[in-house]
Order: sequence, then C-alpha cells, then structure tokens
Amino acid sequence: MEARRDVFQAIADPTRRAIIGLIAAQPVNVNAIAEQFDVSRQAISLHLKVLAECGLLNITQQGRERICEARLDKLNEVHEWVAQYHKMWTGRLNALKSLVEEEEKEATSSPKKSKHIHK
Amino acid sequence: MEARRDVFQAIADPTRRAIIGLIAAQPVNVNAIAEQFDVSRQAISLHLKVLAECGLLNITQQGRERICEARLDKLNEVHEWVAQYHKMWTGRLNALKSLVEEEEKEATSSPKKSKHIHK
DNA sequence: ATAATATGCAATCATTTGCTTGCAAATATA
DNA sequence: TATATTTGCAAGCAAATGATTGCATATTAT
Repeated sequence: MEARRDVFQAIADPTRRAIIGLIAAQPVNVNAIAEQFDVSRQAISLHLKVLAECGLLNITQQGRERICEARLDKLNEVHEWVAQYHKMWTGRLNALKSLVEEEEKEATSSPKKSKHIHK
Repeated sequence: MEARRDVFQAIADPTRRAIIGLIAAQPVNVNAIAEQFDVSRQAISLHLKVLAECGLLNITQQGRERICEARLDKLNEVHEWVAQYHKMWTGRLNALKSLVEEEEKEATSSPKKSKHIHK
C-alpha cells in the first residue's frame, strides 16, 4: 500500500508536479489547490499526502484550513542525481563537437570509412 | 497499457535508475545488464523497453545481441524542471542570508528598502 | 546441420495507482 | 445554536505496473 514513497516517485505524476509548481511561490490551502484541477478534492488530497510523505510538502493546520508549503530543497536528491549525468552528457557533446571539427579537417585529405547499420 | 510514458515516469523506478547508471559510461548488451540484477531477464527487458520508449535508451542490434546505449541528454527535461526550483530554493536561502546580513547592518546604520526578488 | 546463445513476445498474476462517492469531524460564521 | 466550510477517511474500482514462466526466433559456434 504505502510501499515505495520517494521523491522520484512523487514527481513522476504530472498532477503532483503541477501542484508543486502551484505552491512553489507561496503556501496555499488544500481547497485552493484542488480548485485548480479537474479531479476531485479527494484525489488532490491524496496527491498532497504523497508529496507530504516524501517531505516535498509541509502541511500546517491553521484553524480549519491546512496550508501546504513546498519544501523545494527536498528536490535536491533529484537534482544531484540528474546533475551527475548532466555533466556527462554536456561533456560528451563537447567531445562530439571536437570530433566533428576534427573530421571536417580530415575530410579534405583522407577518405572516411562508412558505418554499418544493423536493424 | 502504454499510456503515460515520459522521462519522469521512467526514472521513478529505482531499477531503471540503476540501469541508467550501469550504461551511462559505456553501452552494454541486454543480458549483461540483466545479470546485474536479481529480477528475471524479462523484467529487465521490460524496463529497457520503458527506457527506450521515452528516448533515454538507444538499442542497436548487433548480431544476436542488442546493445543498450544511454541517451543522457534526454534527462534534460528533468534537469530543467528541477533547475528552476533549485534556483528558487537556493535563492531563498541566499535571500534569507542577505536579509540577516541586512538586518545586522541596519542595526547600526540607517534603514533601507528591501529588494524584491522576482524569478 | 545441430546445439548454444541472446532476446522478444504472450499469458498471467499480485500490487499499486489514481479516482470517485459518501460520510464524519473539526472549526468558523450567522 | 444551527449552518456552512474545510478536510480526512474508508470503500470500491478500473487501469497501470512490475514480475514470472514458457515458447518462439534469430544468430553464432561446433
């Protein structure tokens, strides 16, 4: 039931990402959030629960309202995971760029070998 | 069945993230990947399919083998999504820091108007 | 040609998801 | 106090997910 509940899982759902976008700037109460979506209030409530369970959301009771505040810093895990690869792929692009430039120079002097493409 | 298939969904699964980590450095064939995990080859095959469907993976047939190559640049969507919030949460920390510093200065000098921070 | 290897595909299954509706509890307002 | 508002909780459901097993197919090695 409440098995896997990590940040990656939480942001996998587009509605939940939208919720984060909605409350990133400032805290909003549950109903106000729900009004922004087509699904039922309960559906949103469940999404909020998921977000809260992985720390992306802070819920504070205020009278009969519950104010949801984003804890964006909890996205750090995702940020770091992607960042390591970001380094790799940008680095790789640079390497490719230099390779192409190198090839262009060679193009005027020596012939190139063609690659096989197996289907 | 094959409904939502985006990058966020793809990296939500820890096994799939592990697969990406495994082939990020260099291309690996399907069985070699499967051997690294406890689940069946077919389970991995399915994960690879998911990764391939959202472009995170490139599969090239080579004889009877299929070589899986990571397309890390496809993580850019995630990178950008997180980056916008990364700015906010680090910016927020900085804002808090400058606010504190500002307060400290004000304690001794004349009051000043605080800056607005627009995104 | 035959056997071994690398994989995909299909059927099946237990869980997990994402939603919905209805009902209950707490708090604010008239 | 009676009523409206804001939410949570529980039951029920269809679809998606992740995994398994068995069988088929293509390619390579003997």
